[in-house]
Amino acid sequence: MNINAISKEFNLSKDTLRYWERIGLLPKIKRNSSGYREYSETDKNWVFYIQVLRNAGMTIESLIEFVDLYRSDNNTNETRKSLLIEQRDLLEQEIKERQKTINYLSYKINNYDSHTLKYENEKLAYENNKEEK
Amino acid sequence: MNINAISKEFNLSKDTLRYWERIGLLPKIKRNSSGYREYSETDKNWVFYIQVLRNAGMTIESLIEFVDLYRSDNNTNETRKSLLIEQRDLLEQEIKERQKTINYLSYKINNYDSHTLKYENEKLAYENNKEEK
DNA sequence: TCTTGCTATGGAGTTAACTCCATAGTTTAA
DNA sequence: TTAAACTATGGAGTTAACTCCATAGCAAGA
Repeated sequence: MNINAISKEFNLSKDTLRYWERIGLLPKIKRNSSGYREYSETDKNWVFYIQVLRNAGMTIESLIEFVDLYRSDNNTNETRKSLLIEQRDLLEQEIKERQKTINYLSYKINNYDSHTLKYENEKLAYENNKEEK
Repeated sequence: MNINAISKEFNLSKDTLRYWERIGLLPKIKRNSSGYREYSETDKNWVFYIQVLRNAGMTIESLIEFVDLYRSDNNTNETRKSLLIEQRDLLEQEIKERQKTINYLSYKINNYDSHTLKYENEKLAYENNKEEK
């Protein structure tokens, strides 16, 4: 598949694809006789993986760290698997933070009429994350 | 409370506090006789609220939109409450996206040994979000 | 064959969200 | 009362993650 096809398949600009390759997020893509990129199935999988994780808010920096480790040779399948698990744990941590914020907003909503806004209460509501009414 | 106290309380740089005020994220803070900022309890609540939502990944742009509406005069308590609910819904949508990514990673982890990486499978795993083994 | 359209590269430009700087007034501890 | 520390303002600088541009080689249809 050429860059145009990939760009359309993933709804990513060609510039972004070239940029990701340039900074080492994507592996060096093979070129055909006239120097044009030819994306393999594996390349496609990487594009997909990176897009999903980017959309989930992972920074390019941590993704580069991940792919470098993942692609490194002195590295067993067990290690690769544990890298995926680490990646997932990171996201789970993030979700917990957001859930905390949602609970805090729920507290504010539920108590909207019944209490005066005091900073100490707000702070406690956020930190304890009780859904007291 | 002066800017130094707020800065320490929320672990935010003074520059950030001044910046938030300048762009209208925080209301205009009252000044004392020599022009120094004096943060009221209400101001403090705004700092807290904005920090929590920023940490949850909300952009400054949408926060400004929110605070402008929220502070607007022609605006009932009911409207304010529904703005909070909207805010919460936005975050919940975000969490769902991330949960999808976590499920996708789980799929990859669970099937790490047992399947060859095919793009169509990956894509389906992400979109359907089944945890098939 | 000619023109229009796609691709490549290196480098410059952009946007969000700060962060830093220069200059100047204010407060405080010695 | 003077030096060190803090505050204010306007504006410049920074970082991440693209996005755009100029130039030049290839390609495909009329």
